[in-house]
Amino acid sequence: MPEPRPSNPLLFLREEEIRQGMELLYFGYRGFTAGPDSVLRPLGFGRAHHRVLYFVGRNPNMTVSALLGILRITKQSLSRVLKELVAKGFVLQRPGTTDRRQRCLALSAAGEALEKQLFEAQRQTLARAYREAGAQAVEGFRRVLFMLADVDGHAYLLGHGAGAPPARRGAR
Amino acid sequence: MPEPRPSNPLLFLREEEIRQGMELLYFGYRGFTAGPDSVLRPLGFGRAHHRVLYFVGRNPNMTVSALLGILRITKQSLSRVLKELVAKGFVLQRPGTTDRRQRCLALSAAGEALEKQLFEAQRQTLARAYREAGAQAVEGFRRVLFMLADVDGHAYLLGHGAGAPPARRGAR
DNA sequence: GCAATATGGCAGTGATGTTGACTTATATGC
DNA sequence: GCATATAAGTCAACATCACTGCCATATTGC
Repeated sequence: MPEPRPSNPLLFLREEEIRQGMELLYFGYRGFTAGPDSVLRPLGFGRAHHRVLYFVGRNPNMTVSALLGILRITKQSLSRVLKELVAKGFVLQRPGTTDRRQRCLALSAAGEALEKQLFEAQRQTLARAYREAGAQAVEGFRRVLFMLADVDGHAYLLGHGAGAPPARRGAR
Repeated sequence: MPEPRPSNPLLFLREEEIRQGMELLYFGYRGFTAGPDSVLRPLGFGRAHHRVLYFVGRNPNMTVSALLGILRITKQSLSRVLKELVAKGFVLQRPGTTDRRQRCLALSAAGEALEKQLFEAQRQTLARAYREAGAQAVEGFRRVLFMLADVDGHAYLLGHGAGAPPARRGAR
C-alpha cells in the first residue's frame, strides 16, 4: 500500500483525493441529471429544454437576453429550443411593458405542470442524498460547489436571495 | 420576505433549498468542466475524449467493455472516440493475455502527457475550491455527491480503494 | 433621422449520443 | 470437434445540442 492516508486534514490535496473528487462530480452529476430525461424524451425535449423551463419558471417574465446570460449559449442555440417550447405551448412570450423590443418569457399552465414534474423527479433525488448525508454535509456540499462556479454562476446565485451566500464559517 | 429561513436544521428541505442545490450543481459542474475544453479544442477533441483519457489513465490495461460499463454509452459512441485517440497516438490497444479477444487500453507517453495537462487544469480548480471551502466542507461535498451517484457510480467509486467509502459519521 | 439594441431567422458545421444489423476473432461447453 | 456465446469493430441512419457567420425587423434613445 503506497503512502498511507494522511491523518492531518491539511494534507488532503494529494492527487488521489483530487481524482476522487473529480469522479464524484462526474458520477454525482450524472445521477442527478438522469431523472428528468425519461420525462422529457417522450415529449421530444432534451436537457436544453429542461434548463429553459427551469430558469423561466424560476424567473417569470425574464427577457431573452437575461436567459442567454444565465445559460451562456448562443442566441441561435437558445432560439431553437425556445421556439419549440413556445410552439408546444409550454412557454409564453409577451412584449416588454417598458421596452417593447423585449420578449418576456413565462411558463404557461402546461409549462408549470411540466416544470413541476421535472422538479419533483430531481427533488426526490437531491432530498434523499441530503437526508442520507446529513445537514452538516449539505452545507459543505454547497460551499464547495459555490466555489467551483464561475463568476456568472456567482452572480446568478447571489442575485437570488433565497440562496445562502456561502460565507465560510470561521474563515481565516 | 416570505417564510424566514428555518433555524432548525431538520427543516432544510424546503423548495428553495432544493432549487438552490440544483443551481449549485449546474453552475458548479459547469465551472469545473470549463477548464479542459481550451486544451482539447485545438486537438480536435471534446469531453468524450477527455473522459476516455481520464479513465484509461486511471485504469491501465482496462478492457473496452469495462470502459463501456463506466461511461454508460453505446459501443458505437465509444468506438468513434477511441478510434480517434488511437489514430492520433494517445491510446494504445493490446490483445488481452488470457483472453485474446479483448483489447486492453492504456495511455501512450503522449496520452499520459495530455491527461496530465487536463488533470492539472481541473486539479487547480478543485484544489482552490477545497481550500476556500475548508476540509470539513470537502467531506460533506463528497458525501452528498456519493449519495447522488447511481449504483454504477457507487460500484466504480467503491472499487477504487483510494476513495473513502463515505460512511456517515455518527449515522443513525 | 440614425445608431444602437433586442430579438428572430437562415445556412452550414461539428461533437456527441442513439438504434439496429452485421462481421470477425476467440473462447467455452458439451 | 462443433455449436454457441462473447469481445470487439463496423456501417448506415438519425437526433440533440452546441457553434459561426450573416442578415432582417422592430424599437429605443439621442
